[in-house]
Amino acid sequence: MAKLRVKITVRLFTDEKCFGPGVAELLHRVDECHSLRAAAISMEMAYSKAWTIIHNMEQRLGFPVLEVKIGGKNGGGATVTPEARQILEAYERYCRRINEYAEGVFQEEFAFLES
Amino acid sequence: MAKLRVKITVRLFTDEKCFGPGVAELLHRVDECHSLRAAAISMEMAYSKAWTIIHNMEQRLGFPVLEVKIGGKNGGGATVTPEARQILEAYERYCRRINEYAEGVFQEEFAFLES
DNA sequence: TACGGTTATACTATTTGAAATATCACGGCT
DNA sequence: AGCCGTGATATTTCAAATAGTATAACCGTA
Repeated sequence: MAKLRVKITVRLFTDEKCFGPGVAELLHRVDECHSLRAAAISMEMAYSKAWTIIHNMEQRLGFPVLEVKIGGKNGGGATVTPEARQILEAYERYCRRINEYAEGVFQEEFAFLES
Repeated sequence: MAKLRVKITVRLFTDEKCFGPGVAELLHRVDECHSLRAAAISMEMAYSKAWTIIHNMEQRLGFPVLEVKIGGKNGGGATVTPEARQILEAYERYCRRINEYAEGVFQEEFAFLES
């Protein structure tokens, strides 16, 4: 049969989902762009969607994820708060470790497919 | 902040997605009910949806997942083929191992949340 | 032969979610 | 004062996933 691959998705929940691959990617890019709008555009996402994602996340986490400046030099901008960055980094380390482990276990459990 | 939990989703792909939590659950119940219809009803899923899921899966995997009998005693029925059962069991073992590992690592990486 | 319970499949409706659009507020810069 | 680029929201449109309905084929059993 066709070769099988595996994909693992990690999501964090409080009551509702509040952190997943999309949010992580978005925050990562805000960190680079210093702007939510630029971050959204760079991943071909509508600004309104990016804003909603961040908004929901803040509601569910209960603390601000972005520190925001409206108007002024360059029109304003956004940066990731230290608390959010801490979670982001933990999430990324966590995913990396899970995926490394999962790779090896996959070889074991699905070895029979090779025969 | 609110207590964080983690959920990990495992999906298998050939070219497209062909195996995930939904399919696993469904096959599991077919195994118990010896009927696709009964399995679907038992998880409050429309038969047509269950059938579509199985159908797609068979297309993508390239071999039959259910052995089917139409008409006759009890009207017919369905059983999981040995090949499919092998994948199902491997998938379930795999998920169990990933989740056990993930639990421990989560404590490590997100320990700072307790402070 | 009619019935009952199953699989098979198409078609329609509904719900959900994403995407796009439209305003507005803000505050340096020119 | 007016422009520009940003963030903040609500509204509307569109697409896709999901759910539900309908109908036919099949074949033991009564």
